[in-house]
Amino acid sequence: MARNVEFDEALAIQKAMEVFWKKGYNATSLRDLTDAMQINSSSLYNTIGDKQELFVRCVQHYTNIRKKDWDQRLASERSPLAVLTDYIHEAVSIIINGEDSCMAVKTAFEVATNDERVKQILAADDQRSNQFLYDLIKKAMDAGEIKNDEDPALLADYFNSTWTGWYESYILHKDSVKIKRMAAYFIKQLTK
Amino acid sequence: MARNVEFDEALAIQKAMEVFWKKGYNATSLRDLTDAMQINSSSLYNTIGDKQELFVRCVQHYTNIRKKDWDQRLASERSPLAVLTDYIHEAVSIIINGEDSCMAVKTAFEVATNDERVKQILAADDQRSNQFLYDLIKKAMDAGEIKNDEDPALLADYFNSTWTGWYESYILHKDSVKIKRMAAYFIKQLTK
DNA sequence: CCCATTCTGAAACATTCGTTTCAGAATTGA
DNA sequence: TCAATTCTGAAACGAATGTTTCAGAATGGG
Repeated sequence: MARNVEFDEALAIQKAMEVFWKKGYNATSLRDLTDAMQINSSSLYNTIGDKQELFVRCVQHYTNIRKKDWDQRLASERSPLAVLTDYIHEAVSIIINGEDSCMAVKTAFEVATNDERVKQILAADDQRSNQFLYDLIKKAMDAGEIKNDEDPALLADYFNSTWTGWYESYILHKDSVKIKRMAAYFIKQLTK
Repeated sequence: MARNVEFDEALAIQKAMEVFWKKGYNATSLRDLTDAMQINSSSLYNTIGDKQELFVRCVQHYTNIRKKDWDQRLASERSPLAVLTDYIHEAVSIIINGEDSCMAVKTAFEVATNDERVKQILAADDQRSNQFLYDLIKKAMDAGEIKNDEDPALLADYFNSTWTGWYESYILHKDSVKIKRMAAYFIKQLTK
């Protein structure tokens, strides 16, 4: 019938996400976005929608990436405890070496309070993160790798919420030793 | 020589702080601020300065209030462990009943990455919070109220960063039982 | 009381914001 | 090739942004 869309929508979303991630929702202008996406605002409004809609798509994209990572790790043949400790060490590495904090955390505090759709996406993401930890802890307990005198659901809750504070600490103090020490204590609590 | 400032600056800062707290820095407009402060923008610029300067003053004000609270608690005659557990329970109550999250946490993620002055204020605030916990834990250990087989500085670090995740969890899930369970586990770790 | 000084209120400032418009280029199926 | 349709680019939109201006009201010290 007629012409097709010229730009790669998935790539454009990725670029937009990077800008939102770095600057936050409110500090990002439409010009920032169209510059990074390399498209005209008319194309943006014709395909994706307005700034809010674009942001929702970016947060969705961010959480989809995380979901894939968790699924891959859960499918691993290695011991649950090894998968868990690897995950913790990689999380620490991301906190210390990453340029920006976790986008989900930043967004939870800046946007989720006022935007129900964004809140729902992040709540579902947090639920998956929780389930990921629960599955590993439960399997490690059943395999006798860690002590089982505590409710695995409680431990999953507790550990899941612990990361967030590490991001804040690293923003304020840029002290990587401190983060590593907390991670070591974290693992020790589980295993001892 | 001449006329004095008409408005109560301390009260105006308080009102501005409440707006920044609720909406965040970038989503707050100067009209929002002058409306809440009940002053004209010319008065604001003549006395306090621009939006950034006002924000810095508000964050300072927020952290000053916290400092006073910690000092009062540390001056208490009661047992260190009792002071600590009271503090935790009140923190949980604020998370669950408060309308907005902690302003320091929100600001750390939204502004501290890009504003060195704000970062310094929040880093100092976090340092005091840490010291507050350290002092109580150390005193409780010396008094034999809690086991002393762990470095109190590490425990203070760890617990200090733990709160932040509870705020995030409550924003996303509004599950007060979950927060209370985590707080109970938190105290149990200390005392058992 | 009066003059010098300072504060206030309303209006205006340039700039940027998110969004829309639309002519023309591009692409499709026939 | 052609007509129908859709996309793109540049420009423009009104509204809102943070900030400045300045005339006039208010108040201090002499």
